[in-house]
Amino acid sequence: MLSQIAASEDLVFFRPHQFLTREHDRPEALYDILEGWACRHRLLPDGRRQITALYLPGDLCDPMWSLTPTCHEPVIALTNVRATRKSLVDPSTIDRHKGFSSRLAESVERQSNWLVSLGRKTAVERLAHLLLELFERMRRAGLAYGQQCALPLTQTDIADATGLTAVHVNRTLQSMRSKGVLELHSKWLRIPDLGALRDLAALGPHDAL
Amino acid sequence: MLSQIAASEDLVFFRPHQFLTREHDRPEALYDILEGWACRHRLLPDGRRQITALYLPGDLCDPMWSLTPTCHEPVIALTNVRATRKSLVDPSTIDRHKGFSSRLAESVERQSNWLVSLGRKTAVERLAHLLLELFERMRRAGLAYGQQCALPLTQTDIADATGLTAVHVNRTLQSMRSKGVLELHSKWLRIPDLGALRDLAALGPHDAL
DNA sequence: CCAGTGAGTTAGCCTATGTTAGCGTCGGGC
DNA sequence: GCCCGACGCTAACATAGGCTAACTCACTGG
Repeated sequence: MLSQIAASEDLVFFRPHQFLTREHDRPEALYDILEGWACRHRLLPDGRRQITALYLPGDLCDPMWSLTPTCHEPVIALTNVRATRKSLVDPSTIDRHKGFSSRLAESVERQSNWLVSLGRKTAVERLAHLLLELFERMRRAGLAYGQQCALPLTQTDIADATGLTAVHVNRTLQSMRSKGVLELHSKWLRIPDLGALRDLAALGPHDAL
Repeated sequence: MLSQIAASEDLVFFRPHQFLTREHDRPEALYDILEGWACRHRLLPDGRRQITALYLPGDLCDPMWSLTPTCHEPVIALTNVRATRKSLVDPSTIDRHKGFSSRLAESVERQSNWLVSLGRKTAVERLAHLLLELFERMRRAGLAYGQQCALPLTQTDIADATGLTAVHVNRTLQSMRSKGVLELHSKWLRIPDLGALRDLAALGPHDAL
């Protein structure tokens, strides 16, 4: 039934800051991210920015199109991105896409987790949580090597995802590094002790991650 | 086709703090809230609490059951609640429920808005945003009278929804009251100047509300 | 009638985090 | 080889909001 969903599958590329989807776009395509990271975000009138979702390699990047007829949060590339573009014949068939609803569920649950993080957690907890989540996702995508994985975000990106300041992200990462709970150099993350980081993340007993 | 979805429709009541749905419950019922307010929330191990959704009269309260096979955030009553319980014959038919997917879309978009609020907004902005949203929802439900509506939340509830402290919510509300942008006494909200409050809320140009 | 409880309020102090600003390094483009 | 713009990093200072604690005012229940 794939033919009903994707008329064509093209290989496409994006550079950092390029839009995959603009605000108010109507559903036309899904992107299967092969390489690179992207995010969904929102800007306040005065420039404050909040990242509301991250798309990693292996993720199906759909700006909630099964739910909203028009995209209300732009999606932009954070790094170079290589993806296959699946243009949609009939948007109403989106949800027939393979594994679609379970992916959607994941992403909504993640958003819920972030909500708790932003609302109630300290800087250390937010960072621990975010980095654990990202590591885990990379691992599931087969892109982790032992306790390590790529993490191509700038500290500013991390700040915009965690609701902190770039300066404070730096401070906090420093202190976490010095305590040996994580290493993060030149876009590469290493977590010597998963358990320790987990403890720092103030996860509820049932948080899946 | 209603018969396929709801085997029975009972009138049910809840008292404050009573569970409509517990964590790990499996989908059994939806509640159509006739009267009273409820919320979905999450507790951190040390007691910190974040409210992740509010259910008002007229809302269909479903803890994301179309998405997750098991409820990961409990739903509890904040006030006395009167609702009709629609028990589900076959959970997989949830999404056939009338207007279901558009309600789901709304709730996901709201969650997105809250994310931005918690991540990037000040106390005044968060409160303005929340109160505007609630007033607007009450208005749509036909429960607003002019510029006023019921708002049966305690300041602690408001704090847990906005990621602030009850004390700080109080301080901030005081100052907003004294500036005349809102009145909030004995569970009753009045907004003398919608526009003024809107300005305080730091909404993006395209935030629906 | 009184005790107990939950809610709103206020005050004083404290600290996590924001702000501003500046430095050094790196890599790309010319 | 030189600029220039990102980015990471640091330091000094400023503040929004957290924390603790106390007092009041309903209510509720016995």
